[in-house]
Amino acid sequence: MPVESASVADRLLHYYDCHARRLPWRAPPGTNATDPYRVWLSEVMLQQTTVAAVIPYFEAFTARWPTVADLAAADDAALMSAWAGLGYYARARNLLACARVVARERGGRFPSSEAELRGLPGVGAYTAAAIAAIAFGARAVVVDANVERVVARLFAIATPLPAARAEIRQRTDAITPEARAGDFAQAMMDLGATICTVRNPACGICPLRETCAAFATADPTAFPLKAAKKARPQRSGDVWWIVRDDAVWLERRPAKGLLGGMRGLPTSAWIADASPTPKPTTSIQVPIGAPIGGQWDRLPMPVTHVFTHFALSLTVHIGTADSDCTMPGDGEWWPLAAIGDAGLPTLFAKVADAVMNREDALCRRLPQP
DNA sequence: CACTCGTGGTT
DNA sequence: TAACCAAGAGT
Repeated sequence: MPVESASVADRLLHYYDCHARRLPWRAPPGTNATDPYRVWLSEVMLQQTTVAAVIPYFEAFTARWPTVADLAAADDAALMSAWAGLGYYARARNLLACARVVARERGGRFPSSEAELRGLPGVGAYTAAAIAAIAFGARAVVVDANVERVVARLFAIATPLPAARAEIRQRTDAITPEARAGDFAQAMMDLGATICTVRNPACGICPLRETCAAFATADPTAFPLKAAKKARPQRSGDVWWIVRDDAVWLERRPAKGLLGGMRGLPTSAWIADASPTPKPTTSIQVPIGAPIGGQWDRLPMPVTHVFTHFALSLTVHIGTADSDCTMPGDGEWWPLAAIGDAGLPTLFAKVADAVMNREDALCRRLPQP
């Protein structure tokens, strides 16, 4: 077929046949061995998460839980710990719920239709379409952030996101082929990840540049247009590092909400801060709201962490509990030597690191005059 | 539609 | 360095 008359899908599939990224969840070239379990697991892990971050987690999960039945039988705490560090922990809770539905109610087989997939926990419009197309060969319209960018540029869509979503979906539908919709979707994502990037796109080697409306403009990166974003507020609070007999007190956080279901250190409430940036702790005083009595040391600098919608600064308080001390709340004494196995989310892993690796920097209690 | 919900890499 | 952003879902 002459290049001039090749469709967008034709060019993209040829690009994919020559340049597809080799990724652990993709079948080897020339084979059709698509395991829906692996497709589903990879798609959930890849939600709002980069390929580089996902790969080691995907390898660890598939080695430990080779089938959806294995995953369904996993211990809740073990799964949450295995997910620790990957973020968006509702995905891990929904992953387990979904695995148990598939294992117990569907004989361990994922549904093949987009509509049925859409009803599973943690499977939204994107993931249902991606699984239907990639794992089951269905023609589904797969729209993620890469596709949004590529399509917005292909057609120079002037409407800003998120209002442009309907038009982008319609355009994507129009260029999605009947056959190989899964390869087409993965080709779009490969293109978006490696050529049609947010900044500095490699238009010179793009297989679609001849028909790209944005390439014909002065600045292809102007697309997609986006609505202005809100400023990220600053919050601050206290975190308590309580040691007893070479163990630290860890809590199990409530199942819902921020870091829901994960282990963590006890903290105060996090209060909106008038100051836009965290400040070093300056005053020596008995901290308010400590879980136990006694005296406290304190790290000279707070631990800072940036979440999606706010930034946090935690003052780290260090105390010692008596051997017969009764702790409030749902928690356990975790051996300090095994703190790396506690499955702490990054925020609390930062606190642990700050305490255990910079003990020389402690703010010692001032001697009483 | 608007908001919550993590983290790490890139620029 | 501060900002931006990633194979989005749930409410």
